[in-house]
Formats: sequence, C-alpha cells, structure tokens
Amino acid sequence: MADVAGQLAGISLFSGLLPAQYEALSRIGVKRSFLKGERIFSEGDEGTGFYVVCGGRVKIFKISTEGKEQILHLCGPGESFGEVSVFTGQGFPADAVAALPSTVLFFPRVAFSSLIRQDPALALNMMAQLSERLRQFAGLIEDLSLKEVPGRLAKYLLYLGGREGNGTVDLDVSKGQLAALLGTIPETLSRILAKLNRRGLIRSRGAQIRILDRRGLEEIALEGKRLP
Amino acid sequence: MADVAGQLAGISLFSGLLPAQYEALSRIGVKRSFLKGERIFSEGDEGTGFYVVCGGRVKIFKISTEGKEQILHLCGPGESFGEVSVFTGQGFPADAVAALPSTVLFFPRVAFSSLIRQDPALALNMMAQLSERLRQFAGLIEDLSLKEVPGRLAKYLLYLGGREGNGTVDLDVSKGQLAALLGTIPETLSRILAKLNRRGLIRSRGAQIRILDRRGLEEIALEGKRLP
DNA sequence: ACATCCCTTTGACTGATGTCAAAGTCCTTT
DNA sequence: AAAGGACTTTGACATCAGTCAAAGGGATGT
Repeated sequence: MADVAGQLAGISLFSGLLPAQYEALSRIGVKRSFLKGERIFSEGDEGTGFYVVCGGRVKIFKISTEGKEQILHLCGPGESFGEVSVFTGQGFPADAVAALPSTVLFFPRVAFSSLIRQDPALALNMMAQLSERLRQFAGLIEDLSLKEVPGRLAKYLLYLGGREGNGTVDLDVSKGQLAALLGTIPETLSRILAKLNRRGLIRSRGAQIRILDRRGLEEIALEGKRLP
Repeated sequence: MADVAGQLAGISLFSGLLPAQYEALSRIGVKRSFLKGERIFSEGDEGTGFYVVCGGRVKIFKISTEGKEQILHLCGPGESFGEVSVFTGQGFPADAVAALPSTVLFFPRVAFSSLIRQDPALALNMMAQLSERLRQFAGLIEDLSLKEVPGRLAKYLLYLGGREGNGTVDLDVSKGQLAALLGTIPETLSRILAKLNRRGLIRSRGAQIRILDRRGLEEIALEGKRLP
C-alpha cells in the first residue's frame, strides 16, 4: 500500500494533504488495470466511486443513437474522472474506455465521501478540480457551437504545440479519435488537414504534425471560420 | 439580514444546514439588483465571488468573435452561478446578464471559502451543485455535437412540457434567445418551428406552444436527425 | 515477403444550416 | 389611434460538413 501512497503525491486532486491523509487515501484506493479498448464504465452505470489515472490514457465520451462519438475528455496520469456520480448519486453521465493500456486508482464512493467530510482541504481540492473541469466544458461548448471544424482543429493544434515548445506535435491518438474529440468525422478532418497543408500552415506526415505558420493558425482558431 | 437568512432556506446549495450556518451565510451575503439586460459580469473579469439568484432570471453565455452567442445556462431562483471562479482563482469563464429584472445574493470569495473550510456539509452541497452542472454541460455537449437543431428543439420542448404537466409550453424567453440556447439563430429556429407545425407535432402561437404529438417529438429528440 | 486488416485519404453527392435581404407582425409609446 | 421599433417570418442563396463508396497506405502477424 505504501506503493499507492507514493503515487498520490503527484495528483493535483490530492495536493497539499498531510501524510496521515495520504495514508487514509491509500487505504481506500484500489488499483485496477485495463487493456487498451477495455471499458471502465458505461453511461448510466451506477456510480460506485471515482477514478484517478496512474498510467495510460482514459477516454470519456458520449455516443449518439447512430453510433457517432463525441469525446468529452482524454484523461492522462494524475487526472480524475467519474467524480460527478460521487456527489449526484446518479449514474455515470458518460462512457469511459481505456484508450491505451492503463492503470487507475478506484476510490469507492462511500469511503471517499466520509473522508471528505472530515477533511476540508481535500474538499477544496475536489471543488477546484470540478471547477476546472467545468471551465473546460464551457470552452468545449463554446467551440462546438461558435466555431467550425477548422477553428477547433487549429485551436487544438496550437494547444498541443504550445506544450511541446518546438513546433512539432505528436498526436497521441489516432486521427479518427482526434475527429471524435473535435466533434466531427475522420473524412472531414482529413480534408481540413489537407487544406492546411496546401496553404503551408502545417506539414503533417502520419501522426506527426509540424506547425509552420503559428500566426496563420491563430487567425483560423480565433475567427473559427472560412478556409476559402 | 434576517430577511436574507429566510431566503437561504429555499436554496438547494444550502439545504440541510444548521440555523447557525444560515446566520453565518446571511452575514456574508450581499443583496444586489439588476435591471433587465444589465450585465452582472463579463468573461475574464476577476472572480471575486459567486451569486445565487433570488428572483428573476440570469443568462450565462459565451460570445464568439462574430457576435453570435451560445447560452450555457439560464439561472432561475435558487440557482447559483459564478462558483467556478471561487475555486480556480481565475477570471469568470463566461458572461452573465440579467435576462429579466433580477435580484441576486453575492457571496464574496474569501469569506465564503473560509466558511466552507469550517463546514463539511456546505462543501458537500457545493460539490453536488458543481457536479450537477457538470452533468448538464455534458448533456449540452452531447446535444450540440451529436444532434441537429430539430433534435435539440424537440428535446427542449419536451423538457419544458414535462414540467407543466399539460401539453402547453410558455416560453419565458424570446425566440431569439431560445435560438441562442439551442446553439442556432432565429431564422433557423423559425423554419423548424414552422415545419413542426405543418406536421401537426406542435401548434405554436407567439410565445405559446402546445405539444400535440409527444411521441413524434420524442422520436425527433432521440434520433436528432432529418425532418424530410 | 506476403497477406490481411484497419486506418486514412479522396471523390461525388446530399442536405442542413448560416447569411443576406425584405416583408410581416406585435407591442409599446405618444 | 397612429407611429415607431423590435422581434419574427419568409425567401433566395452559399457553403460547410456528413454520407456513401472506393482506392490508397501502413502495420501486424504468419
């Protein structure tokens, strides 16, 4: 269990807690592993607890009746998911699948919620986490309704490019998945990438994309319109 | 101030608290009034606290560079908004305007957050509130990306119709605002309403809409597609 | 090396929705 | 009652993006 406690330190949800509290958390946290593509929970499943990603990547998404998927979030190490059902008492509001081979920590609802009751710091961290997610969702809603696909793609590329420093972006998901993240389909994504290539804004080869004209991309991301 | 304390009882965010806690809340809550159309805060403004609606209606929305607006939420009495900035410490993530003449309670960030630190029950309520909002946003994201406008409209009409019991819906916002809520524009909304009328699914006159064929609407809401 | 499978790309087409413009309707104000 | 203005509706049009279908490319395992 000391193993678990060690991992907790790097998780923002648990930052600033005392050693005794890590101890308490590690007692209730259960480690689980999932193969790539394995389902962690489905929309509507009873929410018996929430998860924190230790390694790998977990995809949180919604599926339409026709089968199209919209990715709500891709959770990497240190990020949590499924917290909503801890507090609303309803089922999970979306599906979760391991996008890569992943290990996660599961915290049962009842045990965790009694922990929160005793520890204001943990509660505040949790609220910050929920708030941050809420902010991200507000941004996603804005993008989906106010920007067209090229704008959303440009914004996402800039986001990825910003983290790397240099202008090269490595997609850590397939292009089909990237399309689902942007709220579109692979064909449309492919066409738009081709257009951006033709204009010299980017150079894409496979899962590698180099940003050639950051300013041009920013323009598209802001206006969110028209690639004539 | 006893006036304020009385109002707190009806707010889900504060349900189940002890009288002493209502007392504490009423000490830090400040009542503010806004005229119809008056701005409460703008996106990016420093988040100095959050609000609870006492009376009226507050519109939370995002604006694109071209001026189109997407409504994130219409807050009625008892609902809170602006909580996100209390915990993230960043600016407000959206704009807020009074859609009707409104009175709200303002809770300053610092005072409220120290209150939370002392009171686990308040913290849990707050988390439930944030979680519920998160769930709603997930639904909105799903609708925006997986359904077309007729599907979103049908779903919203059924939602409104469900509350009233009988099949008559009274829009409490203009059709232009309804369009913004559905992520579209007045012209498109108008056309779709006309289509639904022609097919006998609804009968709309001004701001009154009667649902004639609930099952038909449900079909459109689920499939979210095609009005041939 | 080969075959197979899956992902990606391209093309032709359709349909839904935003844009622009103008006419119509309703409500408020004078 | 009349006038003004805002909201709503309708029409013509442009365009973006989804659908369907097929070809191309790359990786994996035999």
